[in-house]
Amino acid sequence: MASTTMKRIAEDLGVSVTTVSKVLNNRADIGETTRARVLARVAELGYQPNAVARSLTLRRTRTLGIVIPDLMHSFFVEVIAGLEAVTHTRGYGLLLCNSDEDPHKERAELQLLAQRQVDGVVLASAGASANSDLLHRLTAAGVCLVMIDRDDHPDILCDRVITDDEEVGRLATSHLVAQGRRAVAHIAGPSIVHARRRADGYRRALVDAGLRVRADWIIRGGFRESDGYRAMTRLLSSKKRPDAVFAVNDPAAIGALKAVWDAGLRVPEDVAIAGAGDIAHGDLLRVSLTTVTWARRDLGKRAAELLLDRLDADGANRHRRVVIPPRLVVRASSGVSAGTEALSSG
Amino acid sequence: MASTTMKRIAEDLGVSVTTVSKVLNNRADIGETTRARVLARVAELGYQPNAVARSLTLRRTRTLGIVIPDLMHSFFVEVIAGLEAVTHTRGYGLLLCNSDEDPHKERAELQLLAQRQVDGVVLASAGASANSDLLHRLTAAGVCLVMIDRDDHPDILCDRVITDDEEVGRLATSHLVAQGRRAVAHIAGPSIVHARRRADGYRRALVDAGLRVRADWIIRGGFRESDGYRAMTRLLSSKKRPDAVFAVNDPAAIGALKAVWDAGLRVPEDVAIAGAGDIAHGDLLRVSLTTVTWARRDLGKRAAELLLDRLDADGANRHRRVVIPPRLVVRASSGVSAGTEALSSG
DNA sequence: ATGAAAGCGCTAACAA
DNA sequence: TTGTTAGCGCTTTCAT
Repeated sequence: MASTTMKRIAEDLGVSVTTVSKVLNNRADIGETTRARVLARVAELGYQPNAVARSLTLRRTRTLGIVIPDLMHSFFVEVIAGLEAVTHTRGYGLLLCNSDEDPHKERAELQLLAQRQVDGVVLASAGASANSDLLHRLTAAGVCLVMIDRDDHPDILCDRVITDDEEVGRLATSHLVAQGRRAVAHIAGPSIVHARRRADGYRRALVDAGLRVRADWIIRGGFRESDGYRAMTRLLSSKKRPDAVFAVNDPAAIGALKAVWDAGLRVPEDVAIAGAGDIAHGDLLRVSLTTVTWARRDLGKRAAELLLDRLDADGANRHRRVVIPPRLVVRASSGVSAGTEALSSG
Repeated sequence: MASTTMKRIAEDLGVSVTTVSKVLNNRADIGETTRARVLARVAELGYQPNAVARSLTLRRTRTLGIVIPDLMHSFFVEVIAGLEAVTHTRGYGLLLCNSDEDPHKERAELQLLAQRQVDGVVLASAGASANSDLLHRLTAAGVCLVMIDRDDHPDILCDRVITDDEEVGRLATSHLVAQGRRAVAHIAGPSIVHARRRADGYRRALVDAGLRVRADWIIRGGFRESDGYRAMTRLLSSKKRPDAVFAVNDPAAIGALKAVWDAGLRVPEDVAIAGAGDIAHGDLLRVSLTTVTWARRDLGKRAAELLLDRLDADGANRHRRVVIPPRLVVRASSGVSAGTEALSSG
């Protein structure tokens, strides 16, 4: 029951706990024979150090927290996969938290992480400013923070790994325009920075193309499939029906796709659709989904590296802002002929 | 930097640390005024208890570990989502580990969890018996274990939440046979229990239908898309080409789908395909995927509940074996006409 | 109703 | 080269 401790090993061997500790931490000031004896007994008993006790002494848990808003979106899972690969090879644990796009839940999760004394937090924030106070307190308490994907909480100083969201919106929208669509609508996200930037990109693309931006073609939707479905349904019933839609992300785009089908219309013939985020298997859908992609696994890796390097260096060097460039992926949903597609995709 | 501690609060108020502790733990033997004073200061300073110190004293971390073999398979992510919902509402943290189907990595992850003194581990095991020793030591050390999805390590006593894998294989295969296919192949997984059971179900369905089981139509593939692709490619080049395939899971089935397409053939006309696990968006694929489904979120929830109930009860009651029943989901890839589909699909 | 003391398992000065 | 002592922040007897 009671697992073996350093004390047990020390007693067995008639040495002090300190000696055992030093051996296990590879300190130089230990005799070869003692070291060997300790190591032997350690192996024999299958001793595993108690990380909790270690953490208490060192005031370092070697544990990171990750808070993401949607576990069912493959985008975030890929980010997590990237993170996990780095953290685990460097001996860090990863506490997983899901805010479900709910600032209240996010707050609870952040608190849980704070109590557990994580060394760092990776956050894709759900709420605009609701939890800024907590984040301030966290960083003030010495917790390293890196924000990913969502560029909110501008007053918080921390590393950030994001993409160029305005460019995301611009790429998708101008592509739709280039396909000859003139009535391009936008299913927007909630009022948080990266969603607004995608809307900005949408607007800019229209303006650049000399098209008018119509307020009633920008519909506040959300990041989930159900949000996209609802928004598209509304768009289809508007007096002037759009012939193309840029959805704030791929789940919303898929919701839109379904809404179009349920209305008895076709994608892309009646409505062309583009999303963002390059959801898993988007290339295999009944109508493959045109989207904007950026390196998701790398995003996770970069976030982990920024965090761990800062922790290892104990360094308070300048906060970094890593921008992962987006790239258009043209597929069927935006209404390109097979020939054209081959040119621009992949 | 140094976050506020109970000591700090005690000094501020001129009481003892014990008193503060008692207030925070809602002990009855504290005067109302003292209690109020302490609580006020706690709120004022935004005191957060140090869970690491607490864990060391109580020898309980209120943290669970989850080890899964494939983070990019939506099946496991849904299981995790179910787990997370339960653990977090009950105040537990969740340490996420990804074994990548690699027993060595799994071993390292389990060790990390052991060192971190998790109260319990949820495991979807990658290796057949490689890590049984470690699991024995873990449970002997008082760590609660619940195995999910994969029913390996038969000598380990623990709760299990699985599905009826033989029935999974039987449902999928007999459905393919019912569609009139006579040359039904199987893309199998590695030699671990639940994969073997699916193969058993495949064989039984054939035998029940009076069909011969051909060894060269059972191909050792694997759980990943690439495994399915390779296996299908081999099947397509065998001297007698099968007209249907049951793949051990949906990622493998999708790999098979791609292989068929890349060979210039059609699904389901030339080869019908069925998978298992009901991958996200399988209903929206170019050819929607016939599969076998079972409650994944519930699986995660049940696992968490079994674990936490056992922990809370500190109970050594009989180990439970929860079997989540599988159900066939008929879609286009198995070659049903639209009319029939409506009847049998969920 | 309150507090002193011991201890959870470990590391880190500082002596010896 | 080794050991003694103190302490990380908390809970828990057991006195008072």
